[in-house]
Amino acid sequence: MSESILDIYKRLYRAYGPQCWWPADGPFEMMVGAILTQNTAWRNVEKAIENLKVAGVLCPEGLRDLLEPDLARLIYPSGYYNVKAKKLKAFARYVGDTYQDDLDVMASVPLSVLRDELLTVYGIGEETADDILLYALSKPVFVVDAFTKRLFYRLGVTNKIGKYREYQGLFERSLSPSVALFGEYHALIVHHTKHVCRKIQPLCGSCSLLRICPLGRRNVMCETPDFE
DNA sequence: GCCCAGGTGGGTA
DNA sequence: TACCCACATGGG
Repeated sequence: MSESILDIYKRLYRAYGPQCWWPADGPFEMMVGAILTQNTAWRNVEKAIENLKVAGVLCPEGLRDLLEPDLARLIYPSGYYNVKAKKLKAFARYVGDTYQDDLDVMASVPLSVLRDELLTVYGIGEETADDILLYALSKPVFVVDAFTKRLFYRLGVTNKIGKYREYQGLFERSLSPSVALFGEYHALIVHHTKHVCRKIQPLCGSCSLLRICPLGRRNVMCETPDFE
């Protein structure tokens, strides 16, 4: 019998404390950050966001008015700058066409409608859509990333690496729908993988107490916190 | 020099 | 549906 989803949350929270995500000045900056951080270290995203701020274009209209090559130059430090420039332009166009840049109106749309809508925008996949829904628009959706899948597989909560929606359903069935809880949980998982999964350990099959999660594509093993 | 980071879209079988 | 691959900088 594996630990419950809620128990694991409590353990992570006890170990690391509140994460208070998402780090951004306002919902639109948060949305931009969600696109820029795709498969990218956050420190690189921060540089790109700072460039956008200094250039005064960190708003839907600003992004729409920029030429794509100029936008690509500004977000250069975040990597994948050509595709991400396309993605940001597409997203800014969507916000303008659909909501006239009014994010309060956007936030008033029902969750499932908004999610489907976001998924039609170029560059917005399931995780980015859910990041935006949860952290910018305060919708109670659970954000799943590659680490979440691997961590909970390794913890024995799931018996195989499943699909995004399977994990999301698992978390959303196991927890009460709370924006604060979902936001903290995802942030704690990311924090754990960033700050603790650095301790590379060989997998010890004989130690039943070793709680493990793989890090990255090479399936490196490490311990999860045990701060009881 | 190698590996990885708060993914997504497009192509192929 | 399930894989593969391209996309790219910057830090450990």
